[in-house]
Amino acid sequence: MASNEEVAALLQEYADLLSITGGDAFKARAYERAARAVGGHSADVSGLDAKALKAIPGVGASIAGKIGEYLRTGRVAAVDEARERIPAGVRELTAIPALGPKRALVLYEELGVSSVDELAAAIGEHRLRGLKGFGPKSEEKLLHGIDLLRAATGRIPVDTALALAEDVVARLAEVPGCERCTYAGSLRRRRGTAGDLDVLAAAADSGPLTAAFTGLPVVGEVIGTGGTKTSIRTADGVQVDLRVVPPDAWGAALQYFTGSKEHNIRLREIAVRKKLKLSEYGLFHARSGRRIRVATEEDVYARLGLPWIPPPLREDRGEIEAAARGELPEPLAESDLRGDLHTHTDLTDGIDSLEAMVDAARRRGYSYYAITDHAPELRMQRMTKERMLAQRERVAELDARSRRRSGGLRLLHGTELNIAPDGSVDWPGEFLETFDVCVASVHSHFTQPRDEMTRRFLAAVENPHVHVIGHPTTRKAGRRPAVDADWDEIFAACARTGTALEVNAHPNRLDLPDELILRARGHGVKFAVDSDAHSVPDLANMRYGAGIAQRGWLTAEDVVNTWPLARLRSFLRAKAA
DNA sequence: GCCGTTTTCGGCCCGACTGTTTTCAGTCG
Repeated sequence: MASNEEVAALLQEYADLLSITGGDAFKARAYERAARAVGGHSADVSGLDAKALKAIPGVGASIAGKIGEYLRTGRVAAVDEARERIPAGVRELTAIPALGPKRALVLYEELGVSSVDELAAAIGEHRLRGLKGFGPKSEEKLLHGIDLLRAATGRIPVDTALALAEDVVARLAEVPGCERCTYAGSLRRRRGTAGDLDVLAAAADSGPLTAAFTGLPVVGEVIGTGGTKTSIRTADGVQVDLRVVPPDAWGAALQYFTGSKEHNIRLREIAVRKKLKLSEYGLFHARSGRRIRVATEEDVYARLGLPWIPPPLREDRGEIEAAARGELPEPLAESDLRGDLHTHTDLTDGIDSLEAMVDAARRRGYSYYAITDHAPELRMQRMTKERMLAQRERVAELDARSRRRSGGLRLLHGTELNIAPDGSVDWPGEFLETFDVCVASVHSHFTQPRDEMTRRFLAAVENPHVHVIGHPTTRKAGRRPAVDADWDEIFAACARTGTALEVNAHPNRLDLPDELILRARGHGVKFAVDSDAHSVPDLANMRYGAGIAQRGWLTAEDVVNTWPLARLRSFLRAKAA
């Protein structure tokens, strides 16, 4: 897995370097496409021969050769040569908003600028004056861009993005003349983070909407405004783009602005082959320019010979081919989730009591709900066997009371075990087998070497009492990277032993990430989408977990906590048998 | 560099906005 990501990063770097040095732009694009395909490929490229490499879409003889060279030697001569021509700092310059590869090269060749800091200094010394392509406005914009880059905390988490988007949409929807309004972009595709937000509105006259948008209380600055597109930045630094389209362009526009860019490129290629032209303004006959009526997204896809594709799948990861074959998965819906298998109470590090959490679970309409407080190895939680057994008694009482109501919520008593560096867990098997469900997770020693980390996970997966591996990569947004392990080996073991992998729904975790879900799914693994709630409001995080699961092509059948309780219980019992 | 029910050569998605280049290139999405 690491090799797929490494190779993808290397191909992307080469694509960037090619676009800076100029020459054939299509060549750079070919490397970009190959980078994406390798990054999302379901098999580990380090195990593939040249023929199998060339079977990856966008990988031909030349790129397959470079991948082989990298896997054999750890280097690629062509990339090394490009790195010698273009220092890494020049590539970093293109991260500055409004500065692309062409002008980054001018700065490097004419002024010797090869880092963001050097650019800031050069602007301060007015050395850009008279440089071709750089006028007085450029200095100002670049300085502003450098400030943003330095202040940038990267992408914003999905919960923040969704709250902002829903607020903006609600306010714009009330503007007179606004016929439709929604958010599109990566947020509609349910990515775990958002770079900027895309809001789409339909109106005959964009004026009132544009005025309302630039006057929103959240606006920090107006970046640009025109007849169809207006961009603002909030006081918190989040860019929001509003597009206003005529009502009869809604279907094509919503499709276009939902993306992804890669998905849309593929759709336009299909349109071109059908002698059509697709843009955000509609679908047209290429020759006559005559408009084809496409009122909805469904109409757009149908006219291209495809069924409607759910937004979380629109990443050019094979969804267009699957749609053409009529083999699109029916994505998991949040409402398919009948219960939660990983939650905490104030007995350990949760905020709310058992009773409050159970009440909230009932209000969510769940059929079953597992309480899985931490086990003793997380020392700060002060857990003991006695405390756990006392909780179990209370859970049994609540369950008995609930059971007397028809269709009442059923409770499971579980625990979240700690996977020690050697792969062992907190309690002996005799005690573990008395739990309904055991989640096991890594909470420390994140930097073990890859082979040790892999053995650690495998030991936990092979444990007959471990049902779910919690937040498998342990990544935390902006704080901690994923641990390094041989995921394919772990996923194969999960499939073999009937161990579920968690899709942890907390917005800062979203773990497994969608790329690894896709990969695990290929091994035939089952999943549990869990909130890992430490408070009542946390239970609602399930929507983000469902979104990531959709992006991983999971169906309800793949996710054990969509199953009826009896089927779930037999899955849990089968592990130890 | 990749790719093929029009093609093994000649294409490769499309449009808006900005600033500066007096007619368009660069950047972005």
